[in-house]
Amino acid sequence: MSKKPFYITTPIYYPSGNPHIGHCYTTVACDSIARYKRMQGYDVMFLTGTDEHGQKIEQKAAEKGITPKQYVDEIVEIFKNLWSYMNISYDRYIRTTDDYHVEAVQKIFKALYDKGYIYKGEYKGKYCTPCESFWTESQLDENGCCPECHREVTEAKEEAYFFKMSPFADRIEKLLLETDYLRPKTRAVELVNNFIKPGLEDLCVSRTTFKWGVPVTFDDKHVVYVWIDALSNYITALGYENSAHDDYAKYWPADVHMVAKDIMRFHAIIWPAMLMALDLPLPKHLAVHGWITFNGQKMSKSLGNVVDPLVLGERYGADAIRYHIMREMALGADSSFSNKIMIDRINSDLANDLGNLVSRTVAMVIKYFDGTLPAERESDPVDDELIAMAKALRGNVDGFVDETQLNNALAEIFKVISRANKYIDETAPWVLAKDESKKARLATVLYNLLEAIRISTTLLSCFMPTTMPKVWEQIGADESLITYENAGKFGVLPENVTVKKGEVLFPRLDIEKETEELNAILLKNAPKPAEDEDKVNLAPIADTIKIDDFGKVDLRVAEVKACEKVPKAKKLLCLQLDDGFGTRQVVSGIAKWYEPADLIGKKIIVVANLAPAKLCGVESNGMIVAADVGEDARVIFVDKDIPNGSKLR
RNA sequence: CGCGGAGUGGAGCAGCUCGGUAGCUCGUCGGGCUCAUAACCCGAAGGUCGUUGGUUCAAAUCCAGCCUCCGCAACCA
Repeated sequence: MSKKPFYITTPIYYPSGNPHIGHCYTTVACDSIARYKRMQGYDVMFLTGTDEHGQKIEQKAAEKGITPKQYVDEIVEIFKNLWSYMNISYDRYIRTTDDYHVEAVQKIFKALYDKGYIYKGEYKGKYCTPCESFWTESQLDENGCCPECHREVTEAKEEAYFFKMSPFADRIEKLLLETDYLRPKTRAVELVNNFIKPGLEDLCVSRTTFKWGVPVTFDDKHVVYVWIDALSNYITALGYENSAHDDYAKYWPADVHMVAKDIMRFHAIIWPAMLMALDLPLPKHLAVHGWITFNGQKMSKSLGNVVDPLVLGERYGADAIRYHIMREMALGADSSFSNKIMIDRINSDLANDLGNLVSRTVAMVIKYFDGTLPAERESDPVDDELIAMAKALRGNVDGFVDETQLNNALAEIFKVISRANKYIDETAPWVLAKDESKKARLATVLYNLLEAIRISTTLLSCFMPTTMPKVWEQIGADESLITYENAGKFGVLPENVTVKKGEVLFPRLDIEKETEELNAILLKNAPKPAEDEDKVNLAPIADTIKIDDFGKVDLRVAEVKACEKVPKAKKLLCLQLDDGFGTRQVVSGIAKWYEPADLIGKKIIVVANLAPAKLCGVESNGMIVAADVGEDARVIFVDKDIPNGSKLR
């Protein structure tokens, strides 16, 4: 009988920077599921890869003075090294720059075009030449000007290809609301309300503004823009529309696409629409997880709190990191990461509960029986609960793995480990050991412990593949006994099993010392990106202008008479200014840095002849002059003795 | 009144669909044990379950209003 197929994917990552612990989570979670399914006897295809096209890559490469391909080649190596370090058992690694993928994307694009789902169109919006940006009608400001620089925009000349989404709106809504495609389902309503109910807009799927992408075969000015290129990796990697692979029929549709919540929308709406347009079956599940936050804050390079998985892995071992992130993260919700939480977790679960359980059990077999159990047995009702729990464990874990709830799967396993520790107390082997007549009973107790360990660690090995074999060596479990089938049975180890003392599996960590050292590492790494960013953030000097151009801008000194927050807007302050002519209302996006009271009575500079605009429904006549300081903005204040209305020159 | 999520002992969470003694992990305190990685086991303290009102014999759970926090959307003119 042929094995049942199981296809699981991570997203293809965008290599515009090094991988961080978020990438790590997705990949480790998929790896654990893939290993579990393999153990269960499925024919597993586990796919990961990198999404290597796009303007950003083109730019990054140009900055470094190398070709985009050279640039991505370097970063792909870093990704692959990390996966190798984290023991990721992917079966296939797809790069969107691979020839077969490019070829298939071109065919897919053409097929959608031939079916009439892709059509050539133009941006309905306008082009702002100075900003080199296109805008749709809805993005323009109140005067129909560029939302960024507020200069006049010209009619769109840029042509582009669009993908028609609307024909699939109903089917997608049903998919989200009425099936268990989306996990967790809590976000389905939000997606439907935000994107489907207002009407699915057609999607721009080609660009002419950069070159680093898959060329459109029948129109060589265009390259395929991200969606069709990236999303289709899930099928091209199987050989869809290409001859590099030949597994499409076997593995599609995918069992699980695992993604982080920031790309949920694309996988929940666009990807199904594409598949519908191609008349292909839809994947069975989309598992969406949250972000790993650092001390409650989103990780970001500028905060210097990006956690480098390699640094952690080198200190604590890949398995400890794998365990921690999977145990901590619940599907759908964010999970906060901190060194303390991680070290606590490693200590209490891995060192104290699991590691120590193995250690004390093995030590007792050696101490009381010279390492080899005698065959005589004597059971007792106190054994029943442990045995029952161990027997039931596999079924429970199966359920959680199938629901993509790895944190709960791990919790189940550790319930048994915990129960085993308690069992030692209940049976007090050291008391039995003092009584010659209780040898059979003592052997039974120790055997039950070894069995509980065997079952737990067999299942755990999918999550922590490096360390568990060390346990098996210690408890005398031959690798041939480590099977999924045996994980459902109690009494698999030979009666006269021989154990072997081994190294400490998970050394206990000194929390104070570790926290200190980790912070030191963090500090050492932090200033570097910060410096870089300061440089990057210094905007280049704009194009030269004529004196007349400057003359067009009328800058005036004005006094802030009143100021209040704009309700419903996070960033906006509404100011009443005296500009010498009378009162002028200006809205400014500086609420993040200034309280109304900070500004009242101060004199500032206002761009007086800027066309009026409405922001969050409030009219604004002009703009306050302020300086960009990194991410922040500082208002420019003026001497009190300059009269209101004075013109700057 | 843009859309959605969340507010539960010191921390992090479960419970809410289908009302009925408030649970888990960590931390704290006390005790036990000595096989073990100063680990393990037991016990205790600690919560008016965001707030107000309603339905009910009974509300963390259902309903309504309000407050706060977090995402997304809209705006740093």
